[in-house]
Amino acid sequence: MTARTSAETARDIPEATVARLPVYLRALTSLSEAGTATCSSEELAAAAGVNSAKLRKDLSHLGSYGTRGVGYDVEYLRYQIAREIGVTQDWPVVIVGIGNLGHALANFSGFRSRGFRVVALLDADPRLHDTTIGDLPVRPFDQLEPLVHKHAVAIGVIATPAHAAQAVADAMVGAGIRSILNFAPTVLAVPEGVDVRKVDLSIELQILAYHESRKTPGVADVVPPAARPEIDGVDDDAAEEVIA
Amino acid sequence: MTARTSAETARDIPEATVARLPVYLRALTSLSEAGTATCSSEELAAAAGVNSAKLRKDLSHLGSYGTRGVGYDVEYLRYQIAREIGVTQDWPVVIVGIGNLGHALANFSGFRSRGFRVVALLDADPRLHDTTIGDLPVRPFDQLEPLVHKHAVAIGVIATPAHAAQAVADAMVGAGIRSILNFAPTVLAVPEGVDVRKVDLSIELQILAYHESRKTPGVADVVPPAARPEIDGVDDDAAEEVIA
DNA sequence: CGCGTTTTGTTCTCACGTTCACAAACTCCT
DNA sequence: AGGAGTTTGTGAACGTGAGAACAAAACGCG
Repeated sequence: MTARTSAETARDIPEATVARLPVYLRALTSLSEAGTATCSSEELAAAAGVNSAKLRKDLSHLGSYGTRGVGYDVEYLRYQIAREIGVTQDWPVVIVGIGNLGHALANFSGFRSRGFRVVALLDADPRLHDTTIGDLPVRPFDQLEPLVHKHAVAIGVIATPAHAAQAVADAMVGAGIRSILNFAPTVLAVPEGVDVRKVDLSIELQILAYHESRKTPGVADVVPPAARPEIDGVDDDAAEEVIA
Repeated sequence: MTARTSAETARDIPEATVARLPVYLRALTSLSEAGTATCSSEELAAAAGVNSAKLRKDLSHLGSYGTRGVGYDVEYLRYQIAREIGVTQDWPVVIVGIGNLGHALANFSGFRSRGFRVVALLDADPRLHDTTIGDLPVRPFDQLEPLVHKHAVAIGVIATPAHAAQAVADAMVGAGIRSILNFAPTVLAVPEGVDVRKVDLSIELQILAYHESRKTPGVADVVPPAARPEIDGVDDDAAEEVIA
């Protein structure tokens, strides 16, 4: 896992920086499409919604791709960031759980343009196995492993209800997938070496609610007479139901 | 915005803690439904996927709700966290942009059980104005302000294509909304005092791709001959298209 | 009643991330 | 060629968060 071919870049990019690189990439693409050939850290930072010092420090972790007194070449920097992230070629992706959300994800056209390609859709519900989304058929869940091997899939997306998510994750890991994007509202247990990222609507809304309730003391500070029985439901429907 | 009625809790809960409270809330609900009356920090931490020291420190920011030698009363702690977050009563929410994703969000049943209630769906496309999702009709976008006032909405969800998101955000702010959950892949500019949280599929996938490409040097290290023209597309379809 | 056991709440230390501020490096103009 | 003006890259200061470790508090039992 060592001995890189060329241009040994500094090997430790901070996690916080990694999380911002995709934002810079998108901002650069936007600038590029607007016909901008060169930009300063100030401009790019504004487009990305961060401050310029942070931007410069982030970029400095990948190397010195700017020119003092001038700024950054948009195309060049864009390619360098794409290469660093690893999206200079498409990553094959499978989506498991074709309910409302899975359906929306399958139709999401931003995949292709941002370095990903959906190669398979899977669902346990036999009623879905006839259907097609875009030009992809929905396959039975037990075909996960052959499909993963066939397309050399490394990234899996879980869009099932919460109660099914752990089993899906286990199967993905078993099939060789080592990066999982989880939309189901549950904590996944995975072995060492497998990355899981979580996207959780309820959590985001609750964080907003927290701040909102400090902003407007009059609205939500009215504490109900007693603890309501149903605050949070560990509901199965979780991410969604099975079909639209 | 001072002078709280009772039990003045420490006023500065760290942001990192706030982001975990919803996870604890869900774990507690799960324990509660499993019939557990009491739990230790160790158990709860395991259920929430964090370590117990962090959990205890987080909870200590809200007050002393545990009993040494015993642990936490599940129901009591659940209510205290819900109250701290501000989800002891439902927050009215509007969703703008009823494409694939907006449709999925509108059908998301976890809203209700987690402290939120969708009170209106809006879209600029007249073809949608006849349709109904669940029992909610899709309204024209220009009815945002009256609907926000009518239902005292404080939280807005943007599920439009990227090119429309800023205009929607401006309208939301104009209508009095001060918390926005943005699914469109674009950076929103909002005035001071307005909170924006971003959910971005492409970014999450790209972060996974970054780590994946360091795990399997053989897969994505094959650098293409030259910078590909289409790495990232600042595409309009962005979050999705207009209808399923 | 006192002692051992359990588990919380908190303190201390270290690592990480952000921001400031400035030297180094480049361009442009005279 | 040289100096003024820009803009990057980075060192240093600061703030926030994570984890270890332990004292304080509750319980149970003899």
